[in-house]
Amino acid sequence: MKETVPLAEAAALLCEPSRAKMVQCLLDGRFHTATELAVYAGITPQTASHHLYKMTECNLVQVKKNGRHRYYRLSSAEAAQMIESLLCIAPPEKIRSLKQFDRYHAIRFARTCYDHLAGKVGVALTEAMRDLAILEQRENCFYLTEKGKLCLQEFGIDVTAALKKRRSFARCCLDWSERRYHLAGSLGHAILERLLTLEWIRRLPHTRAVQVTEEGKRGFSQVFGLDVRNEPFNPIGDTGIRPEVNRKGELS
Amino acid sequence: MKETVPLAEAAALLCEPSRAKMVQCLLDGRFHTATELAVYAGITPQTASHHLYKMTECNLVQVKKNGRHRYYRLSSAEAAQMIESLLCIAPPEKIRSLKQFDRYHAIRFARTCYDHLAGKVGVALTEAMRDLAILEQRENCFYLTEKGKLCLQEFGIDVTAALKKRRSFARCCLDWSERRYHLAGSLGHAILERLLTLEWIRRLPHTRAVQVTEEGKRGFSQVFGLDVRNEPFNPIGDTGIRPEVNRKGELS
DNA sequence: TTCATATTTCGATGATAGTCGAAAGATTAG
DNA sequence: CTAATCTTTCGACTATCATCGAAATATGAA
Repeated sequence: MKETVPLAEAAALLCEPSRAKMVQCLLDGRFHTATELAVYAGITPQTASHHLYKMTECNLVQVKKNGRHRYYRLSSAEAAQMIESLLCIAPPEKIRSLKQFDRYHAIRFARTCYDHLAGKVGVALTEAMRDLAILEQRENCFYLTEKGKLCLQEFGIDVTAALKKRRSFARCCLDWSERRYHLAGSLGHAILERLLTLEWIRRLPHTRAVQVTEEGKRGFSQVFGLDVRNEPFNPIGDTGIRPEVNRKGELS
Repeated sequence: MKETVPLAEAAALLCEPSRAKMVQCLLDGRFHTATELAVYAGITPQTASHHLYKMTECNLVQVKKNGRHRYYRLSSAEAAQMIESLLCIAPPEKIRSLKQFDRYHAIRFARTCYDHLAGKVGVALTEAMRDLAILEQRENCFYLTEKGKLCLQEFGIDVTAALKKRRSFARCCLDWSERRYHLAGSLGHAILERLLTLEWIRRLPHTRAVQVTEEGKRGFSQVFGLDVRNEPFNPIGDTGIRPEVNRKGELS
């Protein structure tokens, strides 16, 4: 019988490019069909089926049968967190086409992270709420202030419902693209839902990137004092283009 | 040119059993030589060298030359955190020998997690400090109370030095074996160092598991009201033995 | 029922990558 | 200097596993 190394088995679920792509699609926290994931990863349905079987068996994803479709999603917030932490270590993506360039910036500008808002906009909104004394950041968590509670209730968020959820309320989540914290937990989720309802942001098909609507830009500015602009061509900003370097990585 | 998926590349570093073993050895946060890691993983030095090259290139580990030795260690606390989060998802280890049984329990009883204490003892100590109002736990972090500051200073810990470090002070770290939080960050590190100095715990060779000395048992009891006993044969406790199950893992 | 769609199972293939032996490079001890 | 030790480089072998075609299964539509 062969020796098994649990850590390696867990990592093996994500070390394969096709599986990694599918999982990144699943990072939006929603259900996706097997075929949808196959197309996203650029593989045939039978291959995708094979991968999804492995991932459900290891309890990384869950499946729900509904008619002739099978809907897959990540099985837990811990799984999503684990993947995000891997993304923090992962090397930056190499840009080889204009399409990839656009995607690179779109996903960094605004995206969903499991069930809350992330990217430039996610971090900016979090920091704006902190500056407005809606949130307090201490160590690695956020706290909703009394003032903040009133503000967010006025904004249309059911804070007490979010507090009752059996999960973290205002967790800190390290944003892999911004390398700073954004708000997660049930409060983060509630805010994302509210932003979608208000149509300040809109989900885009086939991607976790989300679009900030014109109304959203106005709203973010008026309510949170946020100037939300997507400027991928800002010559000062990070274009995502990296010189090829070989690093030996030796210390001292 | 081939397309790369950064997430997959990061996961690939850990998906190989030999590499996973080496990395788990490195989880103690200290330096290890290439040969040491090769022996630990049960492979030849040239294979280990090959793996270590890959891991340094991806910035998961760092290397420091010193004479004819090369000392390797994890490159960052984030890397350690990422690995720990993978361990939370990883399937439980299968026990096949008495030696493995002992190791299974030793590592769960008390171990170092990067640079702080983890396992049953790590979690128990953290919770004892919380119960003694040395720490306050709110959301996903800990706070040192005024009383706690005095207590720990009396215990011989330089709290102000720990506060000055450019890293989290009292982070929550999810313990993969206990599935509960233990104290991490610079304070967690300072406490581990103090426990080692006092010889309440002792490092063991070739493992991250640590031993609680007789003096340590008395000390934990007197200072923290902790009854530290290692009882791997407790019939009520988790023996680590799992029935073979096949799970289809389908919902509803 | 019959057809269409979604998904899985099976089997074969091919590429990737972990492995080790041999040998060279680097550094210290004597 | 020479010998010994630690580590890396090179080359070849081999096992693993992702992949897809073909076909089966399951469900819904007509």
